[in-house]
Amino acid sequence: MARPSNTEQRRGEIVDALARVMAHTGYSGASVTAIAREAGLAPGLVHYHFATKLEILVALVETLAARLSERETSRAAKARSAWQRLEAFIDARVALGTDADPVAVACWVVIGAEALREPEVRETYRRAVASELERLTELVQGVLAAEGRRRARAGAIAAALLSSIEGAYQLAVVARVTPRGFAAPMLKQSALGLIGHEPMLRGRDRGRRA
Amino acid sequence: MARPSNTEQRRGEIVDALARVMAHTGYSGASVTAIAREAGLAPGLVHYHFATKLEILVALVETLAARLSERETSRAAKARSAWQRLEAFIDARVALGTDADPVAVACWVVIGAEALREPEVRETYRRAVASELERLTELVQGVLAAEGRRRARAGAIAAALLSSIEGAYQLAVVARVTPRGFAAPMLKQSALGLIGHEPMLRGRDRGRRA
Amino acid sequence: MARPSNTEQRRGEIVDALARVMAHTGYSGASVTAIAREAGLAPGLVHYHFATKLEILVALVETLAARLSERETSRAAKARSAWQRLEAFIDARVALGTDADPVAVACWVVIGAEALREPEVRETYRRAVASELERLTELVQGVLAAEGRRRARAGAIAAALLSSIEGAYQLAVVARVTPRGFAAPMLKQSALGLIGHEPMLRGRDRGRRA
Amino acid sequence: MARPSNTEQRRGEIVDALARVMAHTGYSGASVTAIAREAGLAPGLVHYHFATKLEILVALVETLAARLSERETSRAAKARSAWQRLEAFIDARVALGTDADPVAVACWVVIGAEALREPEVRETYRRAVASELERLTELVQGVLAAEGRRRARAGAIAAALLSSIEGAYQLAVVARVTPRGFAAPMLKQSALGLIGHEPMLRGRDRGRRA
DNA sequence: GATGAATGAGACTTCATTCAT
DNA sequence: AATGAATGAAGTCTCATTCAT
Repeated sequence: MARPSNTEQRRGEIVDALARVMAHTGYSGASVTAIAREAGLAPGLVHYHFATKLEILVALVETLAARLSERETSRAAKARSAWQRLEAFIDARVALGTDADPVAVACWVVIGAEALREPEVRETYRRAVASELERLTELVQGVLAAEGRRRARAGAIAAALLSSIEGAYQLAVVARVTPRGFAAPMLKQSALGLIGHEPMLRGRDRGRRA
Repeated sequence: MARPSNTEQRRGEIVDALARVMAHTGYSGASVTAIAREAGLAPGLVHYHFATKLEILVALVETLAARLSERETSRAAKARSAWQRLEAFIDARVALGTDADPVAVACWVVIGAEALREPEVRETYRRAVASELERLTELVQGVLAAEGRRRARAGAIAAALLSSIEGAYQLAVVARVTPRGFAAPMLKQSALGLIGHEPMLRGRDRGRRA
Repeated sequence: MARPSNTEQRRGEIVDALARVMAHTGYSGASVTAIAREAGLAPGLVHYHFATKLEILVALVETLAARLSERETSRAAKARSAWQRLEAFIDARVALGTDADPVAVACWVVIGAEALREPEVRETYRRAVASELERLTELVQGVLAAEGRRRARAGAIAAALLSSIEGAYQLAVVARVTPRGFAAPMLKQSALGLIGHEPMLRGRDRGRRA
Repeated sequence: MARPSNTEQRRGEIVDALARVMAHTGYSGASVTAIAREAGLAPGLVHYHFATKLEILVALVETLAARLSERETSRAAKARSAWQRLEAFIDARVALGTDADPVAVACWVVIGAEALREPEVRETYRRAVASELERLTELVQGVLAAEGRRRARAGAIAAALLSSIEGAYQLAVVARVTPRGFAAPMLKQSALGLIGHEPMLRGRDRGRRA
């Protein structure tokens, strides 16, 4: 007798619309009217599903973070060594980024700026980054362990790696000073440097290093 | 009888006021009225010195870039080796940043986001980043040359380094997931890794390494 | 097979919900959604039972007026003199009001303001007040007759009494400048003064006067 | 060199415009656009002089209260007896009201309703009413003293009188159940009754009663 | 009868920019 | 140069009402 709820779907549509609009107008430039138009909805409906515009942004941060995590998990499943798992992480981050999804990268940059002033965004963003950092630290520890090295610096190495990833977004997408495709190989090289070993020979049958 | 022009001084005051306001309200949140209040001026006067609000932002980008450059130049003058010159660059960038001037770092993050949508900002930002990248490439080449290594990868290494610096801003200042003071040492370590050599023993660092 | 109509009950629930919401948000602040929530119904259902929100308000005016009338009737039944009947009226009005039912008093104040702008509300409100004034005039006439006084001024006295009752709501409930329980005794005193006679000695009051 | 400030004048114009609009649309019906139109100003200018619409209402409460006070003071100056001073108060209140300034009366009714929900309005309103009550209590004490009566009940009498005045607004202006000109004489009669003496003979040469 | 999504007008408010002084 | 009032467009958000289910 009652109308079935489609709130979850609508919320998703609205969040995606915000992402697309925001990617080339920024957050404050993404008016609710523009978001609604992009989503093909009436303006008032946006506020039926979200109390405020800010709430949409927070939902977007969560969505992007969840997508990153998913992507990494699925890639990691195929990895057969500690190093490959670390590579999977980088690829997931960079493929969602520079090479594959410019909208998400642009959003990530905008979110970083918005986090500066909106405590709610900052907290959500901070949680997402902290969780990634934790995961990355584990992966780095894995590699260090496999190399028989001390694991003490894993946290710092992970932080430096994550910094590089975030920064690569800026350079590649915003400033556009680096060639496409630069990010992933360079980041892997950077990881190697940080971990402090010579690059290994890799191939489908060389999951482990001597 | 004519009043002596104070335009240059006023412009500087206004640009600095924008920086301070923008650091915790973002660019769109920095109303002309708020900028004027911060600068201790009447709102109307701002538009006497700048045609539009955007023009102030562009001037800020130029100012920040110039300050970075100055700082690096003065530090580089004291450096006595290629590696020290590279370190001077990193220190200049990070000291203006994470550790020393949170306003400038916040502005840099906000500017990155604003560059996405404002061609004029993007172009100024791009020029500043490109110029830094160029300078950094020279420094990396210098180190590689001093080491007797091939200089071919200098550009990519410089890009990775600059990425790390930009990204460190995000992690340290926005997400706040890293301890204060983390940036500079980690970035130097990162540089070492990318360049792929063991550190030379130098002044104050001497004895701190095994 | 037809569902039994519950319209009358639902209408009552909705009217009561409006009263409760309106008592602390005013009429325009009482959104249909809020009314529905208070009544435990879906928003759409409100408009199944009432064509417009204004119609609910009109129904509320009628409900409150009817309740006053009922209350007075039942109290008057126990009165054994003209003066007691007049007291019954005052008690009914004030008990519904200041001392016993703050929601109803608040609504009455809000309704007074709303009557200024909504002809339909004004007319209903006017009818309710006129009917009370008529009844009160009869009661005053009764007292005057019992006292053997001229009945000519009964209308004016009734108007002054009703004014005092209405005004007491404002002072006691809105401005909160009078102590609780002030209204009834003072109003009776006021009635005495207007009617211009010394009080009869009656039941519980006996001995409380010099 | 600077533009002279006209803020005080503008604020006054805006407050008066709110009063006129509010008198027949209520507070929530008095849109900022309508207020601006009534005042002959651009909509944005209203918010240059008042931060919020509520602030205009608060200013109106203060203005009306001040006007009442002024009017009473000037009338009281001509009074030559305690009773004439009390009459001056009633006349000031009622002349500002029923007979002379329907806009102010309507506003007063609307303000009473708005005070229920807006703490800031309530507090301003409460202060105004408390101050009037205090003044009225003094006047009643004066009459009682002149009559050689006990002054203990002065506060309660004043409250009843003020109630009558407030209530008379409702009946006369909103419900329109009483004839024009009813208020003042009836209220004086009411005062007499409350104070408990027979009406005095008054005239220009009879400022004192026997 | 009942649900809850959908609509669209209109509310308050902000703000870059202009301009009289 | 400087002031600060003035403008008007645009933004976010609310809400009575409608309607498909």
